[in-house]
Amino acid sequence: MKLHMFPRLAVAPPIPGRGLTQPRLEGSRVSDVVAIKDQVEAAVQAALSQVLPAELAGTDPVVRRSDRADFQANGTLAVAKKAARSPRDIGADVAGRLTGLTAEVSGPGFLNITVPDELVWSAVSARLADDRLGLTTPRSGERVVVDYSAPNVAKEMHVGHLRSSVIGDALVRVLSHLGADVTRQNHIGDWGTQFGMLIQYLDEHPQVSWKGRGAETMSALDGLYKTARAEFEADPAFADRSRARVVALQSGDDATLSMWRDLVAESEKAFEVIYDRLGILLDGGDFDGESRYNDALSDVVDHLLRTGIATESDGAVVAFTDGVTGPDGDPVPLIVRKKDGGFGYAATDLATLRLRVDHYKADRILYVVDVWQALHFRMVFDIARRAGWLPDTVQAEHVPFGTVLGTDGRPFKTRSGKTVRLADLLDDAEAAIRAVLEAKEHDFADAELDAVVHAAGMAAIKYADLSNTRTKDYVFDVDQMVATTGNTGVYLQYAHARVRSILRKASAAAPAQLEPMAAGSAAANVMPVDITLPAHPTEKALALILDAFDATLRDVALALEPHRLCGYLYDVATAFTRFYDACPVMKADDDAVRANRLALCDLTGQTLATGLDLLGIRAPQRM
RNA sequence: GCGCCUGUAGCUCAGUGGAUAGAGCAUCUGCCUCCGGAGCAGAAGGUCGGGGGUUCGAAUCCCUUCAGGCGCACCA
Repeated sequence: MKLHMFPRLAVAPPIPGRGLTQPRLEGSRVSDVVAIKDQVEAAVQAALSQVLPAELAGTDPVVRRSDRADFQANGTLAVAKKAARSPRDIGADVAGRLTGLTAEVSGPGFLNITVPDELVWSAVSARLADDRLGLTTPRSGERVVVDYSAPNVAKEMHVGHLRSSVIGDALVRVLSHLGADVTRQNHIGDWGTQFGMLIQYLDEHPQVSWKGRGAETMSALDGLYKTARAEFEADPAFADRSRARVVALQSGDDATLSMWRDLVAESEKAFEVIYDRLGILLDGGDFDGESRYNDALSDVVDHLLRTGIATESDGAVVAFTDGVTGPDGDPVPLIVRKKDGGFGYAATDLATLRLRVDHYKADRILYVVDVWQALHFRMVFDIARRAGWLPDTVQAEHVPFGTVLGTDGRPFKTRSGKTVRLADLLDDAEAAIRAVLEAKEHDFADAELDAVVHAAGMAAIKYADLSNTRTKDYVFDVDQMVATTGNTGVYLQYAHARVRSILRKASAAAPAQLEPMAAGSAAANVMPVDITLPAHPTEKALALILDAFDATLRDVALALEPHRLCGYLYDVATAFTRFYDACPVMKADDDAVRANRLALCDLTGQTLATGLDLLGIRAPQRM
């Protein structure tokens, strides 16, 4: 069996900054593996530059995947007019100068390009030999702060926290994997006048129990909060005592602070239980509550007043952004300090922005928050820029997402119109997937089944959330999300498990050579790939899709859209089933053919597992 | 009123300048001596909300219009 070094197309290196979605940042590590598409792009660009007059050198070759060939280059059409030549003529000229690729002019001047099988197998081999599957780190050197999840102390997490948590986490994972230095921040609501009410109520009703009740703690607190609120509204005397309690809290009264700390600590414990269950990276170290910024708020207001960015209006301190007006045509204010002297959340957001720039040295700050708050962030960013807290070198982005709807098309509520608890949602998904799995044949022991149910239930929920365009609303439909067919998390987990099953079988059949692979180790370069073998169309199709993993992740990081990764993984899975249907693997009658196919299986499995992991979804070995 | 988001097959959705607009579900037809059929191949199904414009080329960019959702002073 022949083993080769990985051949590459012999072309000039790509011109920096051309043909890349995003300019490479300083210090970025360039992987040894160059994607086939990038090689093709570089080759066509080089040929195009030879053919065109000097001033048109560097023309984008516009290389895309094609139905009619492996790739097509459309750049000839775009440049034809400038070059005063026919696109077909240019195409023919370019095709003649391409070496190592088959190219022919088609239609009005498209260049249909076919890559040699040898190049395809080399790419599979090279990615398999790399512990990062050939993924680059285009985000290295970039410091990113991601603000997401943000539940409220003394309240249960509910459906409204799902999307921020799940999307934010996926973005954190992808950006980190691409080399960014990511700081997670969970800006929990742990401060404000509502705690005066709750603490006062607890103080007056020492007999009520809420602490240390595990999962019940939060629901008890949530109930007490509502009771306290009702009393606040019904009883003026209690309202007065509550207001006094706010003052006590803000002035650091020991007894009050101690109760507040209990509330925060118990709440954080409960949040972490949910994060663990959902597989969210956030933990105790990521809490960055509003209380942390309390001392900075008067500073923020003073500075804005001093610089004239903010003014007093109707007793409140407000700032305006050009062009933002309300229904009456009047400018809409951003309220940094309320009439009663309390601070609005605008003040807190400005303070956090300042810290994230000054202390965390962020290059990019992301707010994964529902789309309703778009106007708020627009104004906060505008005012922070004018105040000098947010320099032009730092990018602050609101990453908005749509609403989770019920099957009635309205924001998701329980039948009685109440907010849906996040924990209940997770229970529902697990129950639904359990029913599905139990209906199938399986040989799982109870504990294993529970583990699979958990993994698949969370996958169902998270994938359903991530696979839709972020900014759109989507309907929360449990039956659809646990479907085993179509573009669902469960289907991808299954596809992965199936690949692992094949590889297990292979390692049993050929113990010595393939041993390391069985453990799922990345040391899969023990698997020999014979690059001289012809590639079946479905093998090639699969390999070319696997080759696009890196480009897909770059897109996700750029657009901050995890659904692109979902779509990509689904493409991988469907390309795999086509391949597997057409090409016998274990039953291949030739050892070399089998080895190549196993390599494809291995790369598919690792790509799916890595991709799912970047979405925050587990990939069980068996389903 | 202003702003933002959305409008693509019966349903749920991909597709941010390239050739006949793609999946899944549902419907219909083939392929089962099948390495996990949770599959594969095929058929049918679309005025890409409407109308202008830019371009060699538009679901995609610009303008306009219609429909739906959301936001617009002391909640976050």
